[in-house]
Amino acid sequence: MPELPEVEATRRSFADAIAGARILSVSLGKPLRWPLGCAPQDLVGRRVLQVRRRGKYLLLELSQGLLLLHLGMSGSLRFAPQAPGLPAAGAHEHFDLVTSQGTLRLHDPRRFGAVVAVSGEDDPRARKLLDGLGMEPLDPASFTWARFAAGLQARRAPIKTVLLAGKLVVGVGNIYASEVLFLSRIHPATPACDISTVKARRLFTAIGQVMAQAVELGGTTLRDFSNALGVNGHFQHTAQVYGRAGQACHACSQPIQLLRQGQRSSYYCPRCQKTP
DNA sequence: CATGTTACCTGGTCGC
DNA sequence: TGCGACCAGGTAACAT
Repeated sequence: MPELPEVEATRRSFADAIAGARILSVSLGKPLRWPLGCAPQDLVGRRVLQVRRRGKYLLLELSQGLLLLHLGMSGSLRFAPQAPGLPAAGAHEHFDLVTSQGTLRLHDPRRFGAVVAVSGEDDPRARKLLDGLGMEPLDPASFTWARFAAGLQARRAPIKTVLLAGKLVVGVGNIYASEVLFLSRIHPATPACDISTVKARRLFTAIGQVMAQAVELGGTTLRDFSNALGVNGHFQHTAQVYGRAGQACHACSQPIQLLRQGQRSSYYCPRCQKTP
């Protein structure tokens, strides 16, 4: 479910409301992808200072240590301001952070998500997850044309794979990868190093613009994504190719093609997106 | 080292 | 209505 825009839309939806809150209790459901790494009671009494994001991870900065939160494939958060606010945890709700300002709850049917408590960003467990992440596409100081162009030059894997890997740029998942490649008119199977300078430049621009626009629209709600306040995203109405196999390209009316790369599907227009 | 494949887990959808 | 096959927004660990 959640690519960078969904994670960022989620962050924005509860960050201010939870800032300064004291942790009153923590409860866990079924195991997530990784163990929390400490006893839930150990978190009680700490304060949530702020909520940041790195790639698809949310970083809850505590008065002591850090909580790393990943939504995996099917995760979503809900923040209920007042005291009772939320009903008892359901079958797919595996983490509750009860604070003096409301409860933050993780809903994640497939449990590919995780909540990990670490001492800080230098903690080995944090470094294992965060080191090696690519540039932040919403941060101009991080996401530069020079670094992007050099990164493409250095890889011969298909551009779709390079984008999904997140080592060059973070946050571009399966939906947005198809979208940005369509906007820059690049075939998803093109080896990254073979992309012309003109198209690479268009891709660089498209990534920045699409990510920013998708955040503004609250992300993409295909099935059940909503932000921490329960509000759905709207980017899906703007999508040009994702999920549109067989339907007419909005630019040239050629049918959109589905391509399998690894176990992931890419959608592209065979006329607009020729190889190099 | 770079790249490709598998595994994790549940639920929805589709064809028979 | 039931059942199996396949698909789904991610990514670490492994194999090549």
